[in-house]
Amino acid sequence: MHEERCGRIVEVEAYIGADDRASHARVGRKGRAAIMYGPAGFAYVFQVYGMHFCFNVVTERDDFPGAVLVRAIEPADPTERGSGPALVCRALRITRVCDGMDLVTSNLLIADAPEVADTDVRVGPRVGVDYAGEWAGRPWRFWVANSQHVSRPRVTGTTLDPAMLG
DNA sequence: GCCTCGATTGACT
DNA sequence: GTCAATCGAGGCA
Repeated sequence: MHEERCGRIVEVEAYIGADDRASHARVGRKGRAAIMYGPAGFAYVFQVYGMHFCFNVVTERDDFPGAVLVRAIEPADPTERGSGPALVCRALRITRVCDGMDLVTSNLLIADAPEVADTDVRVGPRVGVDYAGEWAGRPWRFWVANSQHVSRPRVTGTTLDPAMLG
């Protein structure tokens, strides 16, 4: 029997395509992000700075690398912090053993949450990927306006353009 | 084999 | 504002 932990996702970033210089998929399908080249619905968990983990959800079709980094959650347990990708993993007890997990059938799940209005979604450039040149400027970070659990609350983004959602 | 650096955080000046 | 912690993946020889 395991202890159940959960939270509401309030901030994410997109990493799409092998050409994205900020994405680990750039090293190819044999690299550490090989899971990103597979079908959607699986976890990609990696370690950074030798001590922190980041949790991604593979999103795109099989054979095309794409994933969404969960940067912040609103933890169900108010004593936990979820305001940062490494803090999300700490709060949810996500480690490298979760890498490759099936998010539909395993005990690592993503469920529906109350819908957030488009007007409450903020958009801005991704964090911590300045090395990626022009790719760093892509407005592929999305967060819930006024959430107390966003990793960088002082950054103001633009409102979501519904047209870009397709 | 060796070297560099990272999708970060928290402590400190 | 600056900086250390800490280690594996990736780049290069």
